[in-house]
Amino acid sequence: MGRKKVELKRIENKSSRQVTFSKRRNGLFKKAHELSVLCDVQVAFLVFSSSGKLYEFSSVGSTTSILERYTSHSKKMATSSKETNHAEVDYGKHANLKSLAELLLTVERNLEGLYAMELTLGDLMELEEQLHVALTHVKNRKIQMMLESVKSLHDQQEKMLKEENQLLEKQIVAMKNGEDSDHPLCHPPQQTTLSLLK
Amino acid sequence: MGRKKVELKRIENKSSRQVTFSKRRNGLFKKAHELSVLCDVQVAFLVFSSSGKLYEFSSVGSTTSILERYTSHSKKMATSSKETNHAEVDYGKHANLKSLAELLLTVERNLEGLYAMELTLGDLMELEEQLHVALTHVKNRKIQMMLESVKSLHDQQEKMLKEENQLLEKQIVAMKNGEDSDHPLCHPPQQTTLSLLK
DNA sequence: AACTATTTATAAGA
DNA sequence: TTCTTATAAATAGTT
Repeated sequence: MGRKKVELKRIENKSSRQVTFSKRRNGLFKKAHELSVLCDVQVAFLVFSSSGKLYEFSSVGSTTSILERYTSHSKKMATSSKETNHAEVDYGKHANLKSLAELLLTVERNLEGLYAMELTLGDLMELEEQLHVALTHVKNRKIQMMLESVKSLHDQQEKMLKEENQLLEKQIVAMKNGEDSDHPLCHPPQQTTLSLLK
Repeated sequence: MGRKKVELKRIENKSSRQVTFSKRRNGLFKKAHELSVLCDVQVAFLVFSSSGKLYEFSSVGSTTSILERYTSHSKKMATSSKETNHAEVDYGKHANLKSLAELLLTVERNLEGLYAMELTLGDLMELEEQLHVALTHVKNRKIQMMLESVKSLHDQQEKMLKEENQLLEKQIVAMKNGEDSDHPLCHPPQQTTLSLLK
């Protein structure tokens, strides 16, 4: 879409790569937004630049609601599939949750004391920066967890489909053996579930 | 980009919404792939359709390497923020700053431990909310302090101006007394500094 | 950061 | 759905 057709390979010139990145990233974010509005879907879009910077787009204000959606989706998948050993996942968590509670308490305590302290503008700005960093870390960690869940869901799905596939192939072999040379070309094509995955 | 310009709002007709979703989703995935190749970046793209189906695109085969990249990103952030406030600037300051330093330290410590902890998505969301609240409080406090300082500046200015005004009025009285009834209407109007305010 | 010549995406129609 | 095509939109190279 420009003066010339570009071939699909890494742009070697650093500055034009940077320019293209900026242009296309914005274009992509715009289109992602359009998709979410036109088609009434939820979209999350993450880009890690080569310089290590993270760019994020989400069709919903915070990533929170898309996560909620993900969670329910995941839950639905889990129940519809085989048995899920949701039994004692929570045991090792207690110690860590205590740390979390402590952190929250600390934040709350210091929040209460905030107005009692005599802080300068500079102090407040420093604190603001720290909290901003903390918030960024927490958000990133959240995104990471989301990606991990997606990955594990995907792996699980793939595994199931492979197993199903093997089963189907065995059935085909069995059928062929059973009918032997009986019009082999008239068997309908065996469309396995795996082959349905685009 | 078609026969007609479309306005950016939910497509009400279900089947054409479905068609548009399919077309645009593929277009977006294609573009996301191009971005990742041309600009040498890593991309993850999640779409939840209104029917609850999840469509995923990732520039890397498994989501693993984007996660590894994320981890290093996060680590870099953590170390750089630690280095930023390495100095013990707190020498000349008071007991209150000790509390501030403690709070900052707590935030940092917990930040470091964040990845070590096994937090659920729910925990992270709770923590995010708390930090968001804290950040809001700090920002509000900052704004309040700024307003207070503006106010105090204004008060101080007003006090000075009132004094100046009184001085000027005394001079006028003195002049009137000195010249007595000598063309009282020819005195130029006394524009005090206070009246210049707004 | 703008500008345009082109390419690309896609809306509507078949 | 898939293909076709007219048109809108994105963008590569340029200024």
